[in-house]
Amino acid sequence: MAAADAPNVPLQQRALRTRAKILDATVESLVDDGYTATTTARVQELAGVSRGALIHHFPSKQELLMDAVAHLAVRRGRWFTEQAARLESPPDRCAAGMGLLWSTMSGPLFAAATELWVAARTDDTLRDALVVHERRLGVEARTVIAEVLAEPDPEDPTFRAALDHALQTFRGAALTALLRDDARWERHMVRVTTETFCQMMDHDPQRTRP
Amino acid sequence: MAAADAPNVPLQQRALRTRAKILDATVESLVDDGYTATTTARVQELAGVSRGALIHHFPSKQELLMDAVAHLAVRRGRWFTEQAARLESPPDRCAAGMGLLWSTMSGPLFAAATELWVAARTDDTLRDALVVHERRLGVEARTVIAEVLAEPDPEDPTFRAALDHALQTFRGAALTALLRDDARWERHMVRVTTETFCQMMDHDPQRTRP
DNA sequence: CCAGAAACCGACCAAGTTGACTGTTTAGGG
DNA sequence: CCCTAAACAGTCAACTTGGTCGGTTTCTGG
Repeated sequence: MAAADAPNVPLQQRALRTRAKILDATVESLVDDGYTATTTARVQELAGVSRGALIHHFPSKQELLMDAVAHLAVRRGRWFTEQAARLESPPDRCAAGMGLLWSTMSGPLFAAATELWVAARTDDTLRDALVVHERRLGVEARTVIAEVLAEPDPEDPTFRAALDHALQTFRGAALTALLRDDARWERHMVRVTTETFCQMMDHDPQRTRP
Repeated sequence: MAAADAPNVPLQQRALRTRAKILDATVESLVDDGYTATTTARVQELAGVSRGALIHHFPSKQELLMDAVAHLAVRRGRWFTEQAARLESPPDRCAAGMGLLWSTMSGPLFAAATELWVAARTDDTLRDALVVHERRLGVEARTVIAEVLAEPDPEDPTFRAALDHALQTFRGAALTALLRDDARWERHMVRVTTETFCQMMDHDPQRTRP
């Protein structure tokens, strides 16, 4: 009985893999099937696990979704920093930063996050879990982008305001892009948003360049 | 038998009211309960109609949702033009136009539209129906706002680009606002977006003023 | 080696959802 | 007034979904 309550008992390697498989399958179902069609049966099918295994790790669907929210946030954060690491001395830091931000919204993970986001509007438990992780992701994004832009202070008001504005624009465009597949429109939108962002920073797009 | 096939048989007044009640109830459920919880039973409860009546008018849930999409588009369009009609010789046409645009995204009808929008990502039938109506709404909004701004040509490229940019920003902010209730942040966002829009129009916020 | 706990399995069950079906009421033309 | 069809009512069966439960396998400490 002590083992059951002890927080330090390390999960077996196999169990960790199973958990990860299930959570990845949940995200995959959110992306491919949408929130409504993300059933426990579908998840277990995608994960290739039995009903018992699924229930063993996630006693209820609610808990599965909670953990999926966290799992998705981790994956999105990791993907974001990985993309950032590829940027090496970009010629135009401003454009690089905006491109980085946009890449976060244009992948399949954003679709999954949006499914959860909209579902969370009418599900308080989900809502609470989501805002926490989104806030953390926001801070992370701000820090990384400040670095890309060679902006010394990630909490500088001007920087925060400009970044927030760009973020909202990208979020709206990403929502639009969920139903509209138009790469040219997207490129143009990124360009305009980048220009606006640079101007907002200090009315001089060249400022952040070396 | 001829009557059944004749397209010109006008629906009875009672039937029209019942249809409207059902469609309004569908929108109400989308707003209050979300897409997942919008069941036929919930709709018939909100509408106060029997199962037979619901089935009589909408043989399947799919058809109900299709008609709800159209119904919602009509209501959104009507609400938009009503709001526009209230604007009488605004002191700042630019701000008035942006305020009008934002008002479209901040009401409950936007929440319903978003539920459908996200659901449509993984439902081709819904998707097709939705994009048609959204496109129509977009044209309508552009026309009305051009009028407010005293912009002679609603299809002017500069105007279209600036409006599209503002629209995406508002859409993203509205999505954010679904989970975040912060009136001050919203006001600030509208102000910044308005300034950006005016600058994009021709680098002179005063242009559209009398 | 072996006891016990964690991990896993799959049949089963209760609740909920959809739409099909039969019967009843109301409207409107002849 | 009457007769037909539309409008409406209420029940029912098929299916889906989430969750339970007893049993089995796989580790791991002693």
